[in-house]
Amino acid sequence: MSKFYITTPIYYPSGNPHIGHCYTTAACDTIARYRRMQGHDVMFLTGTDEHGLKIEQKAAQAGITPKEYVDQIVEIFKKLWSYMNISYDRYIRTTDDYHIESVQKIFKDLYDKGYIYKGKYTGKYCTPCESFWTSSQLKNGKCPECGRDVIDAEEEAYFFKMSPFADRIQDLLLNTDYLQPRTRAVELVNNFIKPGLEDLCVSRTSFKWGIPVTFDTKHVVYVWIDALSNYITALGYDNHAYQDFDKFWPADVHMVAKDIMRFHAIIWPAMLMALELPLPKHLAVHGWITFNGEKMSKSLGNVVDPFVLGERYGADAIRYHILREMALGADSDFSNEIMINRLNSDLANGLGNLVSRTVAMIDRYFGGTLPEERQAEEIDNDLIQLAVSVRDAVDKYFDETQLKNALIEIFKLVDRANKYIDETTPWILGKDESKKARLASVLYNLLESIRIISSLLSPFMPSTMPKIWEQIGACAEDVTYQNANQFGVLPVNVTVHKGEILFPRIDVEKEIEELNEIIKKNLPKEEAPAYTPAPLADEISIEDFAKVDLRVAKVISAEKVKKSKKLLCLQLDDGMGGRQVVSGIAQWYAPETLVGKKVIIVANLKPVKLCGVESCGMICAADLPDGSVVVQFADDSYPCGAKLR
RNA sequence: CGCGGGAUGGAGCAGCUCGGUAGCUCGUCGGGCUCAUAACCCGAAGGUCGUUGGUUCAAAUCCAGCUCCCGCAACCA
Repeated sequence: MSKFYITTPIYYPSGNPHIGHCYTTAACDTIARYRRMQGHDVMFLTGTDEHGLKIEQKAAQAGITPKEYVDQIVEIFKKLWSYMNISYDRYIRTTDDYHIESVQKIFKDLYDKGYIYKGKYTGKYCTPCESFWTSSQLKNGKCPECGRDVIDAEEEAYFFKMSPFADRIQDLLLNTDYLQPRTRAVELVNNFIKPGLEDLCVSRTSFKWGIPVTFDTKHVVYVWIDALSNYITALGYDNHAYQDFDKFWPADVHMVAKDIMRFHAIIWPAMLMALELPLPKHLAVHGWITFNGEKMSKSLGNVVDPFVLGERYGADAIRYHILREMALGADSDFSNEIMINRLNSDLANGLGNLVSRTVAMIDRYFGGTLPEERQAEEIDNDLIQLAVSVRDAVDKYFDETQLKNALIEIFKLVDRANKYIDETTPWILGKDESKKARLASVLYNLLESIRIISSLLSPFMPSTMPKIWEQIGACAEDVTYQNANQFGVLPVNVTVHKGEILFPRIDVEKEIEELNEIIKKNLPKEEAPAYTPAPLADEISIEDFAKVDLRVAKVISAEKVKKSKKLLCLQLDDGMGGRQVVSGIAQWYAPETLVGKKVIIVANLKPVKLCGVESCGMICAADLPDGSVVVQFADDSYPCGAKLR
């Protein structure tokens, strides 16, 4: 029996899970179930990445310890997975003892091998928050947490040498089928490998909530080694909790969303190379579920709360919708309307109704049990041929991690079967006593089609398919993978059992209205916090202020800085010969609307180059709570060059 | 000239590798049927395949230029 190892990312429990988490996890679950059905020995791993500054801060806000904080959220994750019927074999928490032990050994091992060395980490530091930020994390040059000024600072840190692995990683990305889909390989190579791989900061001293470095305890292991290594520690690498490493490593599929692709495409292979371990076979990268084009986020998570949706339509329906709608690699917009329409047309009208009408006819014409006499006809062959060929098509798409296409293949048979009913008109056969044998053949063929459909769908909708088996009188041996490409498996005199409606039809308008009500109720909670101004900066003296020279200037011309989304280049009349200023307001102001207006500038700011364009000064503007910016225009009567105080 | 992806009937997509009647789902309209969850089946309308030019007997498909979107990188003095 061959093994199959599949993983979700370990999720960061700084907030509740949302539909995006469900997508990755449901996809992995479906693959895991399909592989088990095929007879593979499957290990399906998921878990949570529980360390780091953000958790530490969230816990502090809540007045509890970090561990207490993550315990609460992990409970919600597990509850959701149980609710969504996720059949994970193992759940790893990076706070588990065995993981901590392994990470410490791995860190030391890499240090001993010379791949980790002590150095200095330079960045922007916010003293009140005691946090380091990279310049790209800053908001308007200020601390993204508290909005205060940051200073250049450095801290002692350990670094992981990436450069020795650059060539091998490039080869992995460009010349193997590691990345699925392959489209972004070139982008990764051009952006990160060709400019030279930078060494990676793998420890921190600025927060405590992490795994201590054993040989230098003021450091904790920073996210990379702690989180990525979960894929091997969960199997028992460098620990005694499990003994599955030799059996299951390397992983067959790591599934991740595109925002963490980079770490799994570059850093993770580098770590494995340094540890001299085999590389995973595939990295399957999927897009985001977007809501009105925006990435799913904590607040939007409320809008499409998986618990709310599951309660209304059932976990299987949600699983079906997200797996049917998403293509590997591409984003897909989620809306309640799209979902309800799909559930109605595919599940209620298509599959559910097919089962319902088939079982109802066997009930009506034969009292629930088919007689043994049969009469085949030419027209049956088309249906049968399609039915026995679906499994191969589905296999192919599972190999490519294209679950959407696998579903499309299966539903071709649903449509074909519905059409077959019209072609054979069983309700007419039912009126003619001499046609009973023919009628039995037709209904049996339908049952067999439904058996194959439901067998292949069971990894997607694990709780509904058994209900179908109950209705069509199939037992466990009938609905195996092996039988999914065979016709004539059910007993000749099979007995059906009319049951509940599998997928009730949903009233679109009424439902949308009710969901909107729920959204309204949920949204204010997130929006409620009133605007809190950024904290006051440290006190300064009048002399300090006098150093800042504010002047009135008139915009002579303005144009977008090319290759920049945010920057406008302004030519100003400052009453002193003119100057050029670059300002990050392109998203909020069209260039031509600024011409002729007067603005206030910080006139004695040291010139810098932004995106290659020189900027002498800075336009005064206000930050709004929604993140947008409003320029402070000066009254037209002010002369250019006038000084403000 | 930083890198990459995309533009196809009202909506969402496939087709493009290996040129040759433009296809699918939903929606709209008409018809059929009545076993079924007002479901199912058939038919119709609707597209100069972003734009310009080139190669070719023939281009959605190959080549070049242009426009517009979206990511990544950079960037908010």
